[in-house]
Amino acid sequence: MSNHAAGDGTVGKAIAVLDQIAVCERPVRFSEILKESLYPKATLYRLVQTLTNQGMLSYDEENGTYALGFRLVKLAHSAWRQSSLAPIARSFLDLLATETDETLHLAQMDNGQVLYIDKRNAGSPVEMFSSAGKTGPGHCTGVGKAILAYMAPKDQAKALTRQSFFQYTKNTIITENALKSELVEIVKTGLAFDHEEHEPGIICIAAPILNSHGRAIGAISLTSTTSRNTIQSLKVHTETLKNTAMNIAKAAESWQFPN
Amino acid sequence: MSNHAAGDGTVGKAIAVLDQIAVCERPVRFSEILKESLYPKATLYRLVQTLTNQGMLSYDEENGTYALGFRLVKLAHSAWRQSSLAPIARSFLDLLATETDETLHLAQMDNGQVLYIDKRNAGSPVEMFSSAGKTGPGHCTGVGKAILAYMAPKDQAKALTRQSFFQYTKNTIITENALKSELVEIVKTGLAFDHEEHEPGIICIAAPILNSHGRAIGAISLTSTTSRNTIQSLKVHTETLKNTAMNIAKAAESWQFPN
DNA sequence: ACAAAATATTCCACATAATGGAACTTAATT
DNA sequence: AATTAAGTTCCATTATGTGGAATATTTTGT
Repeated sequence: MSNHAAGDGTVGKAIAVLDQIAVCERPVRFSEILKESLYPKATLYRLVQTLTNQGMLSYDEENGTYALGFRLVKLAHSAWRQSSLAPIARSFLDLLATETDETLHLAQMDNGQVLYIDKRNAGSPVEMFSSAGKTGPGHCTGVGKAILAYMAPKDQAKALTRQSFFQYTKNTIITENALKSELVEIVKTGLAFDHEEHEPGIICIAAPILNSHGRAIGAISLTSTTSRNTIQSLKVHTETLKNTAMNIAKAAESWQFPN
Repeated sequence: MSNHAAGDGTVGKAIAVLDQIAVCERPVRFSEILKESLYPKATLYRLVQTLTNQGMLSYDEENGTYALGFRLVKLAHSAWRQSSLAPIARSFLDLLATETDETLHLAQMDNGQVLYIDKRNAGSPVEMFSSAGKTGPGHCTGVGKAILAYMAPKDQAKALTRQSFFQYTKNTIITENALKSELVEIVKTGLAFDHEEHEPGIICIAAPILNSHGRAIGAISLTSTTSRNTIQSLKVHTETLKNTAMNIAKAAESWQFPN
């Protein structure tokens, strides 16, 4: 898990509480939070109160339970709009979706973790936040590898140390060296693959979105299942995918300095 | 704007900083934040540092600017999963989308504000930003009125005080009394409308999602444009819409106590 | 219906951690 | 090189958060 210096003050503690509640599958009682918490009862109580006040947590009077609050969703919407590639990429993804009629993902990298930012579904349309905000591993996803491949050496090194190298499937790359040499291959072709490395039956091709220094600021992927496609057959879309990535990159470049 | 008691400590201040940055259209320098801020330089500086440490803000070294961070997006994803109707409603919305082929919204109410939680686009992926996390007014949207109509009297009263009654279009209801009597009508039919009250050319029908006490826990709407439909023609979907709302309600009911 | 247990909330003496004015350092500008 | 602005650090002061323990409330068992 990511190491947020737990040492910064009350604010850090409050956010840690949010984190703790985030991993719960469902609304939790105060006592349940307390059980897992580092903080003494009174302290935790006050933190939870404050967060609830602020709408970062919501309190269900009926059941006496806490859950993450809607204020987070609103803030995240702003985050998504102002610091992700999503708003820039949107129209390009729409186009790519109609051109290919396949499932698409837009992702960025956050501390070595893949963060999915937007998505287009194949047949049926978008299911937005269901994937925006979702995270995934870097070492065994198409988008993850595409971004890792185009990181500055020192950033890449740091990101690699963050990989779990957990073996999700029998195809998962589980050593840093193996991954590194695959990253080199990716740079040669400008295309990354996922050969059922994260989930059995799921394959994808991915292209990095590069800034003017040739570093990845994100990636897009085109996903399918082994029942419908092979990596080989997905390659039909290579050029379309790469072009979309380039167009997004171009749009992102000018977005930085609009005035 | 919503009134989050600005008096709760460092955590409150930190969140206020997030809010301030959220309303900015683009990444901002420290000095820009300072200019608008209530807090003295050193204090603000420390808050920003802490938030950046925690990933709630992201710092762009290149430009020396801050923006809302991805940690928010991740947390919001959890919030969305654990305390919104979206995960429950998802499959029902998918079904409704294929049945009607119209634009759908799922919304909940937060402090009198409509909070859009999920969305399905009609065939042509047009218009507006992806909407999870987006907020809207209660007094002039279909979902807003549907939820208001089915609130407990005291909650409704409180929510009504939060309405701006801003006149978005010539059809917008701009007095509390007029709205109240419309809400009574809505309860009679179980259906709310938006006759171009929020945006010219945009109409919708909406149905509340009710809990076992008959109170709204959310609403769904079916939106179209005046160029393609009239309220009358949208009414074809009344039963389908209401049924979907009921099914979501039923699923939500059992979700509360799964074990 | 009542006691016992579990859970939630408040209190308060104490110490830590946040405060903010001012000094200092580092870019940008001319 | 001199001037201004932006960003960062210092440190004595004090407001804020702390957490053990007491109290209140709700839940559970009999």
